[in-house]
Amino acid sequence: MARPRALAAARQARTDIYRRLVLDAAERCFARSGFEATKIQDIAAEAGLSVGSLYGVFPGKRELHAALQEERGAELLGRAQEATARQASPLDVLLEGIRVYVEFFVAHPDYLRMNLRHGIAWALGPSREASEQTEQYAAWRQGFELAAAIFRQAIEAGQVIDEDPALLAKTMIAMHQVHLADWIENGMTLSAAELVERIHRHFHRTFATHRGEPHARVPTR
Amino acid sequence: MARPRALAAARQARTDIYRRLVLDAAERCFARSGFEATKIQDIAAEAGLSVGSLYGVFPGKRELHAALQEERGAELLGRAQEATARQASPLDVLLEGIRVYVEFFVAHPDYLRMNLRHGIAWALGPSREASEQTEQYAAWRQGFELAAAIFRQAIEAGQVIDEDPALLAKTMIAMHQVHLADWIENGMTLSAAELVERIHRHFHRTFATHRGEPHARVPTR
Amino acid sequence: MARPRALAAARQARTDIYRRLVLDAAERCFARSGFEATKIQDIAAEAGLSVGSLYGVFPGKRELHAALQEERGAELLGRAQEATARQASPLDVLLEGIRVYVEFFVAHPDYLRMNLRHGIAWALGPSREASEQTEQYAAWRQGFELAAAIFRQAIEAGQVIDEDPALLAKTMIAMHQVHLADWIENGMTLSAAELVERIHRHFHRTFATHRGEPHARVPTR
Amino acid sequence: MARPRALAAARQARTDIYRRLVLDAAERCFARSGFEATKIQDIAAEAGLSVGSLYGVFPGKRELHAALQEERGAELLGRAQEATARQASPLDVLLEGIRVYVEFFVAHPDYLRMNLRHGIAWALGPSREASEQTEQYAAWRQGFELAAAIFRQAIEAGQVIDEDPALLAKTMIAMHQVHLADWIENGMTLSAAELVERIHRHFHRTFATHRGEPHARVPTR
DNA sequence: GATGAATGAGCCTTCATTCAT
DNA sequence: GATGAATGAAGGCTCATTCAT
Repeated sequence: MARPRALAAARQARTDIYRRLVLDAAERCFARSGFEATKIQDIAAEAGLSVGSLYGVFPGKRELHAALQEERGAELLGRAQEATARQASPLDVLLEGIRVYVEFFVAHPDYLRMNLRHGIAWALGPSREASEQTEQYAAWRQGFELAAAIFRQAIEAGQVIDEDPALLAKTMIAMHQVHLADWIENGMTLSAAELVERIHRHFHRTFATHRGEPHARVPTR
Repeated sequence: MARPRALAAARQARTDIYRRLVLDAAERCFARSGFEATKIQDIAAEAGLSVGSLYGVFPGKRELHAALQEERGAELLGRAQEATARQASPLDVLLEGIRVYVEFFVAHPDYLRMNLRHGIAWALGPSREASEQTEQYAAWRQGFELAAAIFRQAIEAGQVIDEDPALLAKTMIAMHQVHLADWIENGMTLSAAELVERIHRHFHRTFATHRGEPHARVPTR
Repeated sequence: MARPRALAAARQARTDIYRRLVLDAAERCFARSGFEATKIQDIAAEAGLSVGSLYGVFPGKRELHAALQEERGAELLGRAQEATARQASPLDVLLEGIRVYVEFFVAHPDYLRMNLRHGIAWALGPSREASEQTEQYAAWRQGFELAAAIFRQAIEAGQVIDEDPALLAKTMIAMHQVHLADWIENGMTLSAAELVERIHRHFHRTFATHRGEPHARVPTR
Repeated sequence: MARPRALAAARQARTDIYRRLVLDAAERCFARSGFEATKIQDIAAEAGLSVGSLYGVFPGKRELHAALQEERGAELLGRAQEATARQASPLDVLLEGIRVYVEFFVAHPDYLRMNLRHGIAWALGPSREASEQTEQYAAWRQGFELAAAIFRQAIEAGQVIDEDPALLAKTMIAMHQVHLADWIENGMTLSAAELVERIHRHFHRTFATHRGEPHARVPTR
């Protein structure tokens, strides 16, 4: 009796906390051992919960992984879209996108690790017998499509070289992964700003058309 | 009794044939479904052998996978080293390396697919609790180190930009993967030559110092 | 402090109410899904109580089921014994027993359903490794023994055929179940009186000795 | 090489043997403890096989149970239909059906026990939330429908009382179960012939119209 | 006393590996 | 030496029961 509203809120709050605990634990475990080698028991232990409690917030291992991808992916995508809105030219959008992307992964190194374990399978269309595979990487695919769209605009604006936008987008994402993997391998000592600076330089070399100015101006923040 | 030499030779010949059958089958299976989802039974069936025979030539699933990586990796590495010897300058070595690399994967699309499923985990040093992981990518690591060494020479020769050779090598390999993945996704219609041409262009933009000549000459074959 | 007597009474009253809520809910759940498929959580929810409260009045699922059987069984048995006292002849007792039996189940269709799910396992003596099974059907066994005793008297009185009273009792109970199952299957539209009439007819054909009178008189109520 | 035909035959033979071992073991286990309480491990142990081997011939516990019901049920149904064809009148069909039925269960006491654990749930139409339940008792339902059809003919022939054939069929089957349960409870000492004789007597009392002759002649075998 | 979240033992099922034929 | 049937350890998931609040 009394305040069912407050009760439901409390319940929801606890569920949210658990979801977070589980997601964070799963992120660490998946980062460490990969999806298959990670046991539900491991995740529960890492989260400091019992198996039953874990199943109280996620219906299964697959769904837990999907939720993780979904959540982090949605966050990253959201930030990227925000960044998009703030910028004037497609090139600036791309450069600012890089900053957002790098800052996100520097803030979530386990999610980064977890994704470095997988190649660009997400870029390969729905494979014959594993459409669920693609489902799990929906966020990656969306991000890729967003990037491709912006590349298309940047090509039209004459700011980047005229090649298949999809190929350019994939190349850029792979480039990010390389720099971020290198960052991890070298002990995560570089600051996000330094990483961004480095990737921006790489970006200019690889994608930009060079019309006089040796480097594009840094976009407004 | 009789001729033990001949007997041993025959035995060896059979073992070699079996190894080949199994490796090829495993390549197809791993390409199709990934390591975890591939069952030993599947590989044996694909190879047209019994599981017992498979275990006669490989002691386990893990080792089979490692052997596959090892073999194809060694072949690729060998070809790359050959290419190295034929060329005068480090830049030419790199450009010719790309050709060799691309031609190799165009000839072995299943091995390519199989590796596109994995990220650049191979580049990350021996992780805390999965040194076996790194073991499996020994060939990749060797290839990467060879590339890094050549990049170092090319930097000294002033032919490519002066950045961390390791980072450059990783970037180049990732770049290859992107182009090859794109090639697969688009139905494997491009010829190896066209792919090489495209990657060469990308290479020049990303890595080369530009001293007057807009494009390096194509190295002699 | 103050009035421990009144306190204990209040406590007892609450316990009784809870027992009732739980028993009724369990009856519906067991009727709907059977013993194994019914979850304690389901019963608690159906009763509008927490699982903790449920465990406050019953020590376990098994015991809850047993208590249900015990209670309804005791009620039925009590009514049957009452009916016994009112009648002059064994045959009248049996006929009146049928009425009581049918009226009871028509009033408790969930308890009926729940029991139609189980066969006459209760009639089979204590099986080797499942004496607990028999325990759960103690009430059925008692009812069966009462019926058998009356059949014995009826045989001695020459009112029913001379066969093993135990077999006759089992037959009669099974007969009831068939008619009641049929009643449920056909939408529970028949009145209790109609069902009783139908079963009485069946009873006469199957058990009664026929000494001139085509039908026994309806026993006084 | 050599004789693939013979190989396949041998394989089939072994599968058949295993199916039999498993079905028999499952029958004993289900008879002893019921479906839910029986563990796959138990059945495998009872069959003298490993769990893996069991799963080699049956895809799951549910399916194993269904196959058991299906097989024994089909056998019983087949024999009943055979018996049908040999007899002249509907009444004779019913009487001979009883013999077949009893002889079958006397030959398969574990299957009998297993089914005595379940009530006449099979007779209750497709329950709201457990259509799979009904599926498992398809054989029972078919047998019941066959019996009901013959009762209809017997009614038209004036050989049995004019009541709902479905109710009569259910009653008869329940009657069988009672007599067989009694037979088991009393140590399975009676011969099949004695049981049949007893049930025939019961049948006449309960179902037959009595036109002069005190007992129907025993049908030709 | 009431609650219902937390627990974890236990079950079904899979599949890498072995070994009798 | 070849086979593939047999094995059983291990993992995902459920749910009866407990206990902190």
